[in-house]
Amino acid sequence: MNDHYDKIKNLLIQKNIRPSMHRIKILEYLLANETHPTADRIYNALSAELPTVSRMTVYNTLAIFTERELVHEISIGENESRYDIVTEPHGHFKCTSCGTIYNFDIKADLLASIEPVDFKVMERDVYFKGICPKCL
Amino acid sequence: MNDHYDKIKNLLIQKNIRPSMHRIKILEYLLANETHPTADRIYNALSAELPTVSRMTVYNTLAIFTERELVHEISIGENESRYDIVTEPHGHFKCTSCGTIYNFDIKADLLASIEPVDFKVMERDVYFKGICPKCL
DNA sequence: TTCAAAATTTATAATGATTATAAATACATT
DNA sequence: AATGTATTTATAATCATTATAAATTTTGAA
Repeated sequence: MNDHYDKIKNLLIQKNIRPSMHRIKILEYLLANETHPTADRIYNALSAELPTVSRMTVYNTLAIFTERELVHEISIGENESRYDIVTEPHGHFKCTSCGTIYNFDIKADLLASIEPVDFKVMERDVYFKGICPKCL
Repeated sequence: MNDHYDKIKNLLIQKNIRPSMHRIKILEYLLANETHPTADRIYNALSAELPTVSRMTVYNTLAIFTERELVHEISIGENESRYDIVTEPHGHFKCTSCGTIYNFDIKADLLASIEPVDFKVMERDVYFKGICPKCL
């Protein structure tokens, strides 16, 4: 039975995160909505189903997820952080017209090739801004 | 005479910014301190010489400078913006140990090569994080 | 099962960078 | 000098995030 939640639970356990109800629901939301949501957006979406959830829990949970590298925090010059399920390395493009944040591919070895020598690089963010095809 | 300030004035005039005293002093500070200062750091440094300067003026001025592309705003995942005199394209590396933000070279054509097709890219930020040679 | 310690969650208030607003001052042009 | 415009200032407001401590839930041993 419940394959769906078992998979999500296992993702948490693999990262050494205890699978509480709220953590499962937040991870489920992130897996289903690859729209780079903000903490507030997640909070609002979950409030419908989990009336007792608090904003703090969302913030706490996202902090743990980020620390354990389940998600990646995006700070593309806005005043609020956005969150992305970590998969392949990729860049982010923000359309300054409609606000949408797009993913775009970047080859991992290309990213490695620009690393400054003698520095230990642990995190790589590429943020481009401009106008998306829809708005052009 | 006063070559120094004439040069700074001209930089402002070239970008269509009227060269008020405070704007000249802020640009002078940015030219002399390529340390990616925050608005607050600039405000504090200038307060010594210009006792009447207000924080708002620093914020206003940095906003104009950014808009006219005299400086570049850096948002490398901190809660405050930093400012960089715009010169050649380059990446930024933040040492998570000592907090220093380093510049590192990126070839302009390499940056162009990773642009997603059909998007009009107007701004390119590359932010790496990790440990710098000093802290290693 | 029961109980105590640990982990998680909640409610509330605080923080702090940035922005909004409107008044005051400086500047430019006739 | 007078007038309109641009700049600067002081003050208060905003708002995402964090701090704190109490409440609740979970866990694991007895």
